[in-house]
Amino acid sequence: MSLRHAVLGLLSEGSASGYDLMKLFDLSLANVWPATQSQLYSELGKLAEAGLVDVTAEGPRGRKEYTITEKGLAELRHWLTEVPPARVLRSDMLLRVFFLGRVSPEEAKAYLSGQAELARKQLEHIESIRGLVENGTDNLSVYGRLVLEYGHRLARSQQEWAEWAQKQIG
Amino acid sequence: MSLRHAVLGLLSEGSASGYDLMKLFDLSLANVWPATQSQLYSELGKLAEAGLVDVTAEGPRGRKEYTITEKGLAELRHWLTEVPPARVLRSDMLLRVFFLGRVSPEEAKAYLSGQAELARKQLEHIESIRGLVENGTDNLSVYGRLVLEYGHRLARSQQEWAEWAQKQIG
DNA sequence: CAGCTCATGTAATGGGTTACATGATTTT
DNA sequence: AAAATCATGTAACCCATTACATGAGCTG
Repeated sequence: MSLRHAVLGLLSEGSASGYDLMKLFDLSLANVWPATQSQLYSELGKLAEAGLVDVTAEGPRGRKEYTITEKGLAELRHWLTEVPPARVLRSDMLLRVFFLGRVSPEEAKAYLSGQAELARKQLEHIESIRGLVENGTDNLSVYGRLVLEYGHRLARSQQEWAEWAQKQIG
Repeated sequence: MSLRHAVLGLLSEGSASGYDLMKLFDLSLANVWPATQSQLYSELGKLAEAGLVDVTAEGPRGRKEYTITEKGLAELRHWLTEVPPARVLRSDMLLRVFFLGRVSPEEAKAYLSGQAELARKQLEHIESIRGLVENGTDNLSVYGRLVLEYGHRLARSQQEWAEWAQKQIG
């Protein structure tokens, strides 16, 4: 049920339409909590019905601008401070590692070296966008940088692990 | 669609019933690809219908023993070597970080220190089970140790990050 | 024979993905 | 006038979670 909170979170920084939110999702939360357009619109409907957001303006082309309500803000803060984050790490990549014994050592190593390479690329990518976000004093940028740093460390760990793991085989 | 491959992977180590598989899931794949009992039984039905597994024995209490077929093994190997792992990291924990600006710096720090503490406990837990799995020469143990090492590095990174992030606030 | 473990299944619900459908407004 | 962008919505399908339902066979 976290899409709800992702939407409330973005709206807590300012009013926006479904369309605006979609763009925001794509450029800020995409790597942490991806959402599709149809999901977003239906969630906004539910949030409005529950009184956590209001439609505060209607523009051209049926545009609806949503604004978070007091109740919505309270729910957001409650979620942030009192609901324990339930992490379920489901990793396709790690699942395969369990079964690498079913293929040849060469294939297993190739898999791991592919993962190392992917992590290296991810690392580069993060470094390249770091520059773009390093100015920016709004909340989303400030805390977004903490998330980016997490991603950076994760990618580095992953690369090192994949290189180490290759050596364990054979 | 990876539950299917998790099941094939386990069956590639030896035949088992749904009940057996459930126990195997809980003690080996639980942290990488959790599955519920009802999911498992329905997946086994689908796998049998698709000819990727066969029912090779029936025991007391309606027990059905499933065995992977050649077709199933081929599918498993195909998945291992040719299907690029699509990682979608959806993290409740990181999502909150984006919105920590909505609560007081004290609350934000408390959140991060809670995460550091959780990571520390996770690290301890991994170290404690490391001893138990360190012998064991079957495929699942050998490659399971690579996964465990990943978990260890991840937990350590997470702890260090959460401690670092706390210092960035304020 | 009571209680535990083994063993399989169904039903309801919710979240996520993909595809489809439609049309207004702005830009070139 | 065509093309791009803005903008919202619906429908079908799959996967996952929770709860329910049932009963056979072993163990003390």
